[in-house]
Amino acid sequence: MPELPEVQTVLDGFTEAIKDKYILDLECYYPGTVIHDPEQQDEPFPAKMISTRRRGKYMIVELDNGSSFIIHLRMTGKLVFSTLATEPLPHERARFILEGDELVHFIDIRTFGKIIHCTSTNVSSYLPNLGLEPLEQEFSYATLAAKLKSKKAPIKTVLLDQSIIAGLGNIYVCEILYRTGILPTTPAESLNPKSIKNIVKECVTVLNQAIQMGGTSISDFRRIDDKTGEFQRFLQVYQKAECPLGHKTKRIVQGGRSSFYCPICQK
DNA sequence: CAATGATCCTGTCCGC
DNA sequence: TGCGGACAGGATCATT
Repeated sequence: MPELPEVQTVLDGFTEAIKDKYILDLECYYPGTVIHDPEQQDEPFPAKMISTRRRGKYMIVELDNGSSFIIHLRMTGKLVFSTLATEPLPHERARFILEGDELVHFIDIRTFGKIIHCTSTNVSSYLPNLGLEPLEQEFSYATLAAKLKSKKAPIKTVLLDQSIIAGLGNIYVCEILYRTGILPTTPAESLNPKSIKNIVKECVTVLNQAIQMGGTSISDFRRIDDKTGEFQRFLQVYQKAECPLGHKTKRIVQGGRSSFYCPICQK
């Protein structure tokens, strides 16, 4: 499931694929996958990308005609580059058609992913309330502590809340909590300053490492060139029977999602 | 206002 | 062999 490092990996690949090329069309094969802003003009193509950026798990692609794409992969969305296919691929929900018979396919088994095409001035109105960007300057002990203050919910649930920190998902939250030795059930407001500082530090370390590895290929995540990421080799508790020290891990359900942790290493 | 639950989907895996 | 059910899970909306 794509989280911040996977989204960044996909966005880097997508940026490279469309750079300096005309986008000729965006076709949709599944109702609801592509959403058109009512204020968006009817004939936006051809157009070229002038910038791409990421906000949490959202990718934002700005075009030179005043419009933008907002892409969210949700759980099973993928962007796949090709130069050959013409018929829709299995689970292909949309495709970008580029000059020179090049294509970028939006493949999404569970159909939760979205591509919003809107005027660039309307981008922010399509984004939800998103919290701290963990790889930006704003992410620090002070800003995170302020967000955790008076949050009674378990730290696991709070770190998954995109309005607190934008970009973390189940895998990285489990890994960060293991590496900081914090039990996922700990009420967020009860964490001491040292623990919060550790979360900031490990969060940045783990996310940067994962980006460097091209993301985590659990289940079916792939880069745009269909290569796997490699961070799964560095996972310490997520879907593991034992932690690196050989202790048996536990699995509990919090907010409907599995938390993996080590009852000995995490307190 | 916060916390919880249902919902959207389909491929995979497990038990019988 | 095949069927039913649980599970995976990000974000949104409804309910408590």
